Amino acid sequence: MTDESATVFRALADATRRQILQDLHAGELTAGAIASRFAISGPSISRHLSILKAAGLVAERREANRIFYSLVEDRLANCVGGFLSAVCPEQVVLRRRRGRDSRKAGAS
Amino acid sequence: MTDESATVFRALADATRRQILQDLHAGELTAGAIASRFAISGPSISRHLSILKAAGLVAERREANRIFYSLVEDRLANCVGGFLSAVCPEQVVLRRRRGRDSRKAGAS
DNA sequence: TCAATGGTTAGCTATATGGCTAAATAGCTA
DNA sequence: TAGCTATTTAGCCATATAGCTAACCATTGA
Repeated sequence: MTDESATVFRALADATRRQILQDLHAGELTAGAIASRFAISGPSISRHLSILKAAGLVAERREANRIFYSLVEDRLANCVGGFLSAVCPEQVVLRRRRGRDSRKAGAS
Repeated sequence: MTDESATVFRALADATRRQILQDLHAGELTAGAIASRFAISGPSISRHLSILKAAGLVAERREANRIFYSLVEDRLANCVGGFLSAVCPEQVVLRRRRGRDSRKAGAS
Protein backbone atom coordinates (compact mmCIF):
# COMPACT_ATOMS: atom_id res chain seq x y z
CA MET A 1 0.00 0.00 0.00
CA THR A 2 2.72 2.42 1.08
CA ASP A 3 4.84 2.66 -2.02
CA GLU A 4 3.24 -0.07 -3.93
CA SER A 5 1.94 2.28 -6.57
CA ALA A 6 5.50 2.68 -7.81
CA THR A 7 5.08 -0.24 -10.18
CA VAL A 8 1.97 1.39 -11.55
CA PHE A 9 3.63 4.71 -12.31
CA ARG A 10 6.60 2.90 -13.73
CA ALA A 11 4.29 0.95 -15.98
CA LEU A 12 2.59 4.13 -17.13
CA ALA A 13 5.89 5.73 -18.08
CA ASP A 14 5.89 3.95 -21.42
CA ALA A 15 3.70 5.20 -24.27
CA THR A 16 3.11 1.72 -25.69
CA ARG A 17 1.81 0.50 -22.35
CA ARG A 18 -0.45 3.50 -21.94
CA GLN A 19 -1.84 2.81 -25.39
CA ILE A 20 -2.43 -0.83 -24.53
CA LEU A 21 -4.45 0.21 -21.49
CA GLN A 22 -6.43 2.61 -23.61
CA ASP A 23 -7.08 -0.10 -26.21
CA LEU A 24 -8.27 -2.43 -23.49
CA HIS A 25 -10.88 0.02 -22.36
CA ALA A 26 -13.04 -1.15 -25.24
CA GLY A 27 -12.84 -4.73 -23.99
CA GLU A 28 -10.48 -7.64 -23.61
CA LEU A 29 -8.01 -8.50 -26.34
CA THR A 30 -5.64 -11.37 -27.03
CA ALA A 31 -1.91 -10.83 -26.83
CA GLY A 32 -1.72 -11.28 -30.58
CA ALA A 33 -4.47 -8.76 -31.24
CA ILE A 34 -2.67 -6.27 -29.07
CA ALA A 35 0.65 -6.93 -30.74
CA SER A 36 -0.87 -6.45 -34.18
CA ARG A 37 -1.69 -2.87 -33.29
CA PHE A 38 1.93 -1.90 -32.82
CA ALA A 39 4.98 -1.83 -35.01
CA ILE A 40 7.08 -3.65 -32.45
CA SER A 41 7.74 -7.36 -32.08
CA GLY A 42 5.50 -9.86 -30.33
CA PRO A 43 8.02 -10.63 -27.61
CA SER A 44 8.35 -6.95 -26.83
CA ILE A 45 4.59 -6.63 -26.47
CA SER A 46 4.61 -9.72 -24.31
CA ARG A 47 7.05 -8.07 -21.99
CA HIS A 48 4.97 -4.92 -21.85
CA LEU A 49 1.99 -7.05 -20.92
CA SER A 50 3.92 -8.76 -18.17
CA ILE A 51 4.88 -5.37 -16.76
CA LEU A 52 1.27 -4.23 -16.84
CA LYS A 53 0.25 -7.48 -15.21
CA ALA A 54 2.89 -7.14 -12.50
CA ALA A 55 1.57 -3.67 -11.80
CA GLY A 56 -1.91 -5.12 -11.44
CA LEU A 57 -3.23 -3.01 -14.28
CA VAL A 58 -4.34 -5.91 -16.46
CA ALA A 59 -5.64 -9.40 -15.85
CA GLU A 60 -5.21 -12.39 -18.11
CA ARG A 61 -7.53 -15.20 -18.98
CA ARG A 62 -6.54 -18.21 -21.00
CA GLU A 63 -8.91 -19.67 -23.59
CA ALA A 64 -7.65 -22.48 -25.77
CA ASN A 65 -4.23 -21.42 -26.92
CA ARG A 66 -4.74 -17.73 -26.68
CA ILE A 67 -4.60 -15.40 -23.74
CA PHE A 68 -7.05 -12.59 -23.30
CA TYR A 69 -5.97 -9.49 -21.48
CA SER A 70 -8.36 -7.13 -19.79
CA LEU A 71 -8.12 -3.85 -17.97
CA VAL A 72 -8.24 -3.66 -14.18
CA GLU A 73 -9.85 -0.25 -13.91
CA ASP A 74 -9.97 -0.11 -10.13
CA ARG A 75 -6.27 -0.49 -9.85
CA LEU A 76 -5.58 2.35 -12.24
CA ALA A 77 -8.19 4.62 -10.73
CA ASN A 78 -7.10 3.98 -7.17
CA CYS A 79 -3.38 4.42 -7.71
CA VAL A 80 -3.33 7.26 -10.16
CA GLY A 81 -6.51 8.91 -8.97
CA GLY A 82 -5.27 8.55 -5.43
CA PHE A 83 -2.11 10.39 -6.33
CA LEU A 84 -4.06 13.13 -8.10
CA SER A 85 -6.24 13.46 -5.06
CA ALA A 86 -3.17 14.03 -2.96
CA VAL A 87 -1.52 16.53 -5.26
CA CYS A 88 -4.33 18.42 -6.90
CA PRO A 89 -7.56 17.38 -5.17
CA GLU A 90 -9.33 20.53 -6.32
CA GLN A 91 -9.15 19.45 -9.92
CA VAL A 92 -10.03 15.79 -9.84
CA VAL A 93 -12.70 13.76 -8.18
CA LEU A 94 -12.46 10.06 -7.60
CA ARG A 95 -15.73 8.27 -7.87
CA ARG A 96 -16.30 6.04 -4.87
CA ARG A 97 -13.59 3.46 -4.73
CA ARG A 98 -14.68 -0.08 -4.90
CA GLY A 99 -13.01 -2.95 -3.08
CA ARG A 100 -10.68 -3.02 -0.11
CA ASP A 101 -11.23 0.46 1.22
CA SER A 102 -14.74 1.17 0.12
CA ARG A 103 -15.94 1.44 3.69
CA LYS A 104 -13.40 4.17 4.45
CA ALA A 105 -14.72 6.28 1.60
CA GLY A 106 -17.49 7.79 3.59
CA ALA A 107 -16.56 11.37 2.82
CA SER A 108 -18.96 13.51 0.88
CA MET B 1 -0.62 18.06 -27.69
CA THR B 2 -0.54 14.72 -29.42
CA ASP B 3 1.93 12.78 -27.35
CA GLU B 4 3.21 15.63 -25.36
CA SER B 5 2.03 14.09 -22.11
CA ALA B 6 4.87 11.57 -22.43
CA THR B 7 7.21 13.85 -20.53
CA VAL B 8 4.65 14.11 -17.76
CA PHE B 9 4.26 10.36 -17.31
CA ARG B 10 8.00 9.94 -17.54
CA ALA B 11 8.40 12.54 -14.82
CA LEU B 12 5.88 10.76 -12.64
CA ALA B 13 7.71 7.47 -12.93
CA ASP B 14 10.13 8.43 -10.18
CA ALA B 15 9.05 8.27 -6.54
CA THR B 16 11.20 11.24 -5.50
CA ARG B 17 9.58 13.42 -8.13
CA ARG B 18 6.09 12.33 -7.12
CA GLN B 19 6.94 13.20 -3.54
CA ILE B 20 8.22 16.62 -4.58
CA LEU B 21 4.93 17.32 -6.32
CA GLN B 22 3.05 16.21 -3.26
CA ASP B 23 5.21 18.43 -1.04
CA LEU B 24 4.57 21.38 -3.31
CA HIS B 25 0.85 21.01 -2.87
CA ALA B 26 1.18 22.82 0.44
CA GLY B 27 2.84 25.79 -1.25
CA GLU B 28 6.01 26.86 -3.01
CA LEU B 29 9.39 25.77 -1.70
CA THR B 30 12.99 26.65 -2.48
CA ALA B 31 15.23 24.12 -4.14
CA GLY B 32 17.17 23.85 -0.91
CA ALA B 33 14.08 23.30 1.18
CA ILE B 34 13.03 20.55 -1.17
CA ALA B 35 16.46 18.96 -1.14
CA SER B 36 16.54 18.95 2.65
CA ARG B 37 13.54 16.63 2.69
CA PHE B 38 15.37 13.87 0.90
CA ALA B 39 18.42 11.78 1.60
CA ILE B 40 19.88 12.41 -1.82
CA SER B 41 22.28 15.12 -2.93
CA GLY B 42 21.34 18.65 -3.93
CA PRO B 43 22.46 18.24 -7.52
CA SER B 44 20.28 15.15 -7.85
CA ILE B 45 17.27 17.07 -6.58
CA SER B 46 18.13 19.88 -8.95
CA ARG B 47 17.99 17.46 -11.84
CA HIS B 48 14.66 16.10 -10.65
CA LEU B 49 13.36 19.65 -10.54
CA SER B 50 14.56 20.33 -14.06
CA ILE B 51 12.74 17.22 -15.25
CA LEU B 52 9.55 18.33 -13.52
CA LYS B 53 9.99 21.77 -15.00
CA ALA B 54 10.56 20.38 -18.49
CA ALA B 55 7.35 18.40 -18.08
CA GLY B 56 5.55 21.59 -17.18
CA LEU B 57 4.61 20.25 -13.76
CA VAL B 58 6.37 22.92 -11.75
CA ALA B 59 7.17 26.59 -12.23
CA GLU B 60 10.11 28.45 -10.82
CA ARG B 61 10.45 31.95 -9.47
CA ARG B 62 13.71 33.51 -8.52
CA GLU B 63 14.02 35.64 -5.42
CA ALA B 64 17.46 36.89 -4.46
CA ASN B 65 19.73 33.90 -4.70
CA ARG B 66 17.13 31.27 -4.14
CA ILE B 67 14.63 29.73 -6.47
CA PHE B 68 11.11 28.95 -5.40
CA TYR B 69 9.35 26.08 -7.06
CA SER B 70 5.61 25.75 -7.24
CA LEU B 71 3.15 23.19 -8.52
CA VAL B 72 1.37 23.64 -11.85
CA GLU B 73 -1.80 21.81 -10.94
CA ASP B 74 -3.56 22.29 -14.24
CA ARG B 75 -0.84 20.55 -16.11
CA LEU B 76 -0.97 17.52 -13.86
CA ALA B 77 -4.73 17.36 -13.79
CA ASN B 78 -5.10 17.76 -17.53
CA CYS B 79 -2.48 15.22 -18.55
CA VAL B 80 -3.02 12.54 -15.98
CA GLY B 81 -6.71 13.17 -15.49
CA GLY B 82 -7.12 13.23 -19.25
CA PHE B 83 -5.52 9.83 -19.48
CA LEU B 84 -7.71 8.47 -16.71
CA SER B 85 -10.73 9.85 -18.48
CA ALA B 86 -9.75 7.95 -21.58
CA VAL B 87 -9.02 4.67 -19.85
CA CYS B 88 -11.39 4.51 -16.92
CA PRO B 89 -13.83 7.40 -17.25
CA GLU B 90 -16.38 5.68 -15.05
CA GLN B 91 -14.13 5.94 -12.03
CA VAL B 92 -12.72 9.42 -12.21
CA VAL B 93 -14.18 12.81 -12.80
CA LEU B 94 -12.16 15.76 -13.91
CA ARG B 95 -13.30 19.01 -12.47
CA ARG B 96 -13.68 21.75 -15.06
CA ARG B 97 -10.47 22.09 -16.96
CA ARG B 98 -9.13 25.55 -17.14
CA GLY B 99 -7.38 27.00 -20.14
CA ARG B 100 -7.64 25.90 -23.72
CA ASP B 101 -11.02 24.19 -23.56
CA SER B 102 -12.63 25.89 -20.63
CA ARG B 103 -15.56 27.09 -22.71
CA LYS B 104 -16.48 23.54 -23.56
CA ALA B 105 -16.74 22.71 -19.87
CA GLY B 106 -20.21 24.00 -19.27
CA ALA B 107 -20.99 21.40 -16.64
CA SER B 108 -21.76 22.45 -13.07
C1' DT C 1 3.27 -38.40 -31.75
C1' DC C 2 3.93 -34.65 -35.04
C1' DA C 3 2.99 -30.40 -36.74
C1' DA C 4 0.90 -25.81 -36.42
C1' DT C 5 -0.54 -21.76 -33.87
C1' DG C 6 -0.26 -18.41 -30.05
C1' DG C 7 2.69 -16.58 -26.47
C1' DT C 8 6.41 -16.32 -23.47
C1' DT C 9 11.30 -16.73 -21.96
C1' DA C 10 16.37 -16.14 -22.80
C1' DG C 11 20.05 -13.63 -24.07
C1' DC C 12 21.97 -9.69 -26.30
C1' DT C 13 22.60 -4.60 -27.39
C1' DA C 14 21.94 0.26 -27.14
C1' DT C 15 20.15 3.93 -24.74
C1' DA C 16 18.05 6.15 -20.72
C1' DT C 17 17.97 6.98 -15.83
C1' DG C 18 19.47 8.29 -11.37
C1' DG C 19 22.94 8.87 -8.09
C1' DC C 20 27.48 10.94 -6.84
C1' DT C 21 31.44 14.53 -6.57
C1' DA C 22 33.62 18.51 -8.35
C1' DA C 23 33.29 22.68 -10.64
C1' DA C 24 30.75 26.57 -12.42
C1' DT C 25 27.05 30.32 -12.13
C1' DA C 26 23.91 33.73 -9.75
C1' DG C 27 23.10 36.96 -6.44
C1' DC C 28 24.11 39.14 -2.15
C1' DT C 29 27.32 41.79 1.21
C1' DA C 30 31.38 43.46 2.86
C1' DT D 1 37.07 42.75 -5.48
C1' DA D 2 36.64 38.95 -2.35
C1' DG D 3 33.83 35.89 -0.13
C1' DC D 4 29.56 33.54 1.10
C1' DT D 5 25.23 31.11 0.16
C1' DA D 6 22.02 28.87 -3.06
C1' DT D 7 21.59 26.22 -7.03
C1' DT D 8 22.75 24.37 -11.36
C1' DT D 9 25.90 22.15 -14.78
C1' DA D 10 29.50 18.77 -16.05
C1' DG D 11 31.34 14.36 -15.97
C1' DC D 12 31.36 9.78 -14.43
C1' DC D 13 29.40 5.18 -13.09
C1' DA D 14 26.07 1.54 -12.28
C1' DT D 15 21.71 -0.09 -13.18
C1' DA D 16 17.30 -0.19 -15.60
C1' DT D 17 14.65 -0.15 -19.84
C1' DA D 18 13.10 -1.33 -24.36
C1' DG D 19 13.90 -3.31 -28.52
C1' DC D 20 15.41 -7.43 -31.32
C1' DT D 21 16.12 -12.54 -32.70
C1' DA D 22 16.19 -17.25 -31.49
C1' DA D 23 14.59 -20.73 -28.73
C1' DC D 24 11.28 -22.65 -25.72
C1' DC D 25 6.23 -23.93 -23.50
C1' DA D 26 1.16 -24.70 -24.19
C1' DT D 27 -2.80 -26.07 -26.62
C1' DT D 28 -5.25 -27.98 -30.39
C1' DG D 29 -5.90 -31.21 -34.18
C1' DA D 30 -4.40 -34.59 -37.52
